[in-house]
Amino acid sequence: MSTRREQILAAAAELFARHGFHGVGIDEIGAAVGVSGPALYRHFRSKDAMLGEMLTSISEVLLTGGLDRRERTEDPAKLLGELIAFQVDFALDNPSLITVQERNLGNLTDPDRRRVRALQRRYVEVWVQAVRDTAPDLDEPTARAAAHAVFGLINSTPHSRHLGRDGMATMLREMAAAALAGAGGETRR
Amino acid sequence: MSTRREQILAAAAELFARHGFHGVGIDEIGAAVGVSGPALYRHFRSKDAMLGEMLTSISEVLLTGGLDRRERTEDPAKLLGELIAFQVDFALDNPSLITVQERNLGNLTDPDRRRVRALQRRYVEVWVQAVRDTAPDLDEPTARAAAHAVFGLINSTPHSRHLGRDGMATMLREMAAAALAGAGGETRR
DNA sequence: ACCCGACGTTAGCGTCCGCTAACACGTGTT
DNA sequence: AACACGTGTTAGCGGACGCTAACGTCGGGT
Repeated sequence: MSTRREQILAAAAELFARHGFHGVGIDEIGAAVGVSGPALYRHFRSKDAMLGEMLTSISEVLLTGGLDRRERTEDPAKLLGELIAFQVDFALDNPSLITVQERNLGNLTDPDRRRVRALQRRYVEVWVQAVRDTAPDLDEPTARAAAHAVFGLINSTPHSRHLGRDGMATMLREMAAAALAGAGGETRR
Repeated sequence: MSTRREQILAAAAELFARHGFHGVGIDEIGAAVGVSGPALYRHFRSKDAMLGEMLTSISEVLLTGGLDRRERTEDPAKLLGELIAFQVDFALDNPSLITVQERNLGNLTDPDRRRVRALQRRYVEVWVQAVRDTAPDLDEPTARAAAHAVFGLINSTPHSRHLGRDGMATMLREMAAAALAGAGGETRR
């Protein structure tokens, strides 16, 4: 629909990523898209609603991306590789969204946070299943912890831009794959 | 020295980690240590100063920990393993400090941020050198990017507590080592 | 006995911030 | 011509926040 909403969300995401949710004022977000201040309330009900819509849509994109790939790929090893590539591409192409999702989940309203958490959990489950299909010796909690660790690895991207986009992508894919392969070890609590 | 300062810093760290720097008020920090509000100004010059001291001391602890280990260990592979174990232990034992350092660097005053950044860069250089000593085929930017990625992996700990503390530690060590070994590119799943 | 420094309290200041109110303007439909 | 509607503006309210001021209490050194 309106380009304006997306434009506002993109600007807000960048500002939230840089200064934190509470560190950004309505006026700054408006200024970033060329209008000033309260004009934003023609498009969003509140500042909270901006963050809510932002994080919800990210989580939905990730989840449907994961579900799509699981549906299309039946070879477990190939699926895991595609999940990795998907997450790497998303992180490299949407650094501020990734940053906001990692840092500002706690600033959501309770209902929004519940929604986002639910979506995230389903996305993680896609990963957990894929991991365990390629490494059946891992129990479920270990697989889940390993998945979270790999998210941390991939999502660290916004904070280190030293390589080019493609060099970064291949390196992250290889490191993620190796890390997951190495999670097997003799891990036991 | 005064237990009080450290007590305040610990409480503030937990609150900053949960709600973000601007999401926490002076009164809340005071309440968390049993005094209320402006009493904190007997111990710190400002709220900014609390964050500044917090992040500076973390960075110093990490840097000296890294330098110590480099001094004591001459075998490159062993050194890298010890750096990994050191970072893993620190992240597992100080989850809120790690979270604050990752999320709230941008909320520091300019001079504080410069100080912290300088310390962090020196710590990263310890890692880069250790990585390149065990994998000489990596150029420096790649080694640096790989180090940052491994920090992301290890520091993701606070957000996933599924395994016990020791199970988590061994798994993270193995994943980190595997990820670094896989950063070269010759390791395919 | 006295004072002083450490540490705490409450009251209140100035400012910022999210949001609403009231109004203006351009466009498309009737 | 009249109107509704989408989108923007400025003014301003109410509350929160960081911080200071002024004052109280208490324990240790002289």
